[in-house]
Amino acid sequence: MELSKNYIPASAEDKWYQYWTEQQYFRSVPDSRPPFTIVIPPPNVTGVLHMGHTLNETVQDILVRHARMSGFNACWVPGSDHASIATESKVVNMLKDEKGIEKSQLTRAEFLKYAYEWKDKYGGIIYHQIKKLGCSVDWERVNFTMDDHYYKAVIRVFVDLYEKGLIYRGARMINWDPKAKTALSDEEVEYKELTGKLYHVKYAVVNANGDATGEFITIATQRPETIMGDTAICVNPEDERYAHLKGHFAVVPLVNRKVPVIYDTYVDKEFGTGALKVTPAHDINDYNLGLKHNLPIVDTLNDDGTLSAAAEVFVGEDRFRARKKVIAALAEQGLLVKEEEYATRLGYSQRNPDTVVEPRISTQWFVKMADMAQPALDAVVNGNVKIHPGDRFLATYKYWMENVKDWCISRQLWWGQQIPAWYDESGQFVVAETHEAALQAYAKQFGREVTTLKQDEDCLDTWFSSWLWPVEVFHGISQPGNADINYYYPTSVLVTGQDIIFFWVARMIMAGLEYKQEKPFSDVYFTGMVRDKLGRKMSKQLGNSPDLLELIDRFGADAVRFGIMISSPAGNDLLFDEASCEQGRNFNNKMWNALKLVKMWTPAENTAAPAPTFAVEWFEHRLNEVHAEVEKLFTDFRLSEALKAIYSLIWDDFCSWYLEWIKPGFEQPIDAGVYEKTIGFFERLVQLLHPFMPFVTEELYHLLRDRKAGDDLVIRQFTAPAATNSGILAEGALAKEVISSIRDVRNKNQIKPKDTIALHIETREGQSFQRIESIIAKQVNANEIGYTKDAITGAITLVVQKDKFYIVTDMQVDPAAQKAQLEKDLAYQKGFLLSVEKKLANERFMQNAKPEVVETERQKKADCEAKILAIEESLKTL
RNA sequence: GGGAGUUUAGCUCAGUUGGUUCAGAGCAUCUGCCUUACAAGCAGAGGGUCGGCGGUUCGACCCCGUCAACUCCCA
Repeated sequence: MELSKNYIPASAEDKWYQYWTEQQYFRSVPDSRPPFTIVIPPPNVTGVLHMGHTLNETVQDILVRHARMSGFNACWVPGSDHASIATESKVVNMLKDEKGIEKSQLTRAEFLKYAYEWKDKYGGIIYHQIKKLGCSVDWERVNFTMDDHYYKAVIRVFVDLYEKGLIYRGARMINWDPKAKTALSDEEVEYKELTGKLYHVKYAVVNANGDATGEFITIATQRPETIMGDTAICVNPEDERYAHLKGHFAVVPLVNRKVPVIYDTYVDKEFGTGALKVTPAHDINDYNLGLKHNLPIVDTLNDDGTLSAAAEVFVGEDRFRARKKVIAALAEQGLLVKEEEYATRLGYSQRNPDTVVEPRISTQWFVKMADMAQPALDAVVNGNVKIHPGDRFLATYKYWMENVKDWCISRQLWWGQQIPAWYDESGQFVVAETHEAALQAYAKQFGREVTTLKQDEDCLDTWFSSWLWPVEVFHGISQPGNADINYYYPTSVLVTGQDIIFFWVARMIMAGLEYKQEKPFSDVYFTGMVRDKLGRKMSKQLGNSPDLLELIDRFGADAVRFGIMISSPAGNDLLFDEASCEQGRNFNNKMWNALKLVKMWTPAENTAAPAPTFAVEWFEHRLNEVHAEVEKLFTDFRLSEALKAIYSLIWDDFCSWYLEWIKPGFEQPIDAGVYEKTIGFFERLVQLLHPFMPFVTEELYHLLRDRKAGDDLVIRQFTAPAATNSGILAEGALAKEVISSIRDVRNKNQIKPKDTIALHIETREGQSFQRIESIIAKQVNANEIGYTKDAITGAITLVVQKDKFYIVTDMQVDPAAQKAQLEKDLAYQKGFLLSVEKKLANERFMQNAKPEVVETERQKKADCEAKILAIEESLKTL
């Protein structure tokens, strides 16, 4: 068969993915093997996979494929997330832009129909990308967080937690997204630093009778548009400037409301003017002050961020336009004292990044977190759930868990599970899974029967569904105790970004412990953030995130996987550079060409040349050594190091050294035994690499030999690597060192690659080069190799370890250059010897150092002395 | 303001029990090669007082303190 010049990924990749799925290799059903389970962090159906996903999915695929090849029943569950607020806002925009429809014109059912169409389209794109990347997911287990069973599970959990008293409804200060017109949880607010303005505004002071004292009190505020909601002025009780105002009142400008001057140590005397306007409806701290001092709440904003009737002025104006008008009005009335620049930070909605979040009092549903947080904290602290890398994130996790606040789970949206609370006309409600059940519960609770109750209009936070993911993808809540959940739960590893440690990871642990009384996963592997090569976060706005499918088209999926893994230690950010995909592509090509080389050989029983048995023996040990190393790295989740080790094993040890050592002469046959061994090595190499680069390895595996049906790399089981012999490995290392040193000397002396040399070895240990001498001769283009007991004049001399090598050539040699080189080497060795001797002469070192350390120092000394002697002898002969 | 992390070759990063045969890899650079697998390649080379300062130790890239720069999380 004619093999193409270079490896062509496109055809191989689609072919093998289709074959693997046809063969059901990714399908998992419970059996007698131990399970290895991963649930995919479900991507949002809002868009396409970005490089962060690519990294995550690749890591998961590596772990899953490795497990599948190591005796486990590997199960990787794919799926996607409905992403309530993000998707809803995209669908709303799409309807407006493409169809000219406002959400308000649609019924809930009509809107959901459009949303499901959106989900089908984008969910499809995501799944296509997952396939292209080679992910070995079980396609018969696709889950979506709005699937029927999943929906029911979420509702069931809501009802259950409500009945346990862990969910409650109440008016609280929450974060409001005025664009999406919904409440947000604290975690969905992102703070940005910016320069704002601090406005100093003076309020007239009046006494208890309402008579003006002629005095003014000046407050500093960033938000003058909220002054219409002021219900007090607060100062520090120890602030002498304001001590005399006890019992007095201030008049809120523009609305002329008389509000008390109150005293609280909360106020910082140093900040601004030391006087704080208190607006309980629009600031969390003011809200708390209001509770403490029994202040009324005047909510001056509508849900869309415009001023409400309660504001009295500028009603209906957007909050930011209103701010400008308020400032102008204050200035006109002479109440604006000054403006100053002020470094501040503002909360933005995570899903509407251009929208400033408004603190707002609102009636919402909350989950009580404290009780559930404790066991989830313990699970991580006591190591039941292990976080990788190390415990870098442990402190963050602990802090959040120990200071956890109640979770606002209701959203004023339609795209999500509708809250199963049912209200009568007066607003009394019951919580139940269905309308039917609600009617019964209502009768029981309120002692009267009704025929209809109205369901809560709101839906649940997306994370309130995804926290059930590891349980409900196996129907663990909708059908408790089924065979799948019993077999696959708890899952093995969760691979995700560190940015959702609170949103998701912590809450999954809570839900798992609550509903399965067991952790949802044993290990959590945090990947870092993918940045561009300038270190910027990849984002759509910057347009610096490459298109995954386009990357795969250009380099092949294996190369993309290689590129993203090669410099991606767990938890560290990675600067993605396409150059590393190029490196991956080149690696594919290297292996492809190694295959071509091997395939062009003709094995024969009796070849003219003796079989290169040392090369075979050495490589076998080297392969076992690296294989063991890789297995160790896998258990430590150090995947990028494992990939590096395999890369170097294949490129350097196998291609650059081994294949060159065994390569027969031009058009010569190769020893059949060596050939067989080599094919076997190649198979083990592609097997080792397969989890990282599945397509090219499967392709090579099938080109190496004709395979029986079912003999596929994807399911080939690893055998434990045999023990290694350090003597053979050292011998191989010596051969490499001698070869490199001689090549260097050849280079420096401008001996052309084609020019042959004669090589004479002077060694005290006659045996050490016997097994490798022919390899050395071949690799340095020596047509003659021999041993000598005396220096050879006119030759180029070099010293490797303790032995001397003489290179005889027709070339004119430059003794001065040689001398310089030897002297440089000698100086280094002498310096080294000195430091070793100093150490050995140090009594305290001899006393304190471990015996084996002392022994290696002695060995160093002996080796170094021998080398110095050899160099000195060489110098003499020059 | 609180907490965490990072700082090693021009660039991106390894370096897990402190022992100069570990200061390393890839890319980039330089030199020589179109050597019948591979120029997306081969063979070599150069390049770092391991952020600054101080300490512990017989010995520090590694442990401690401090300062600086950058990043992230939380308020």
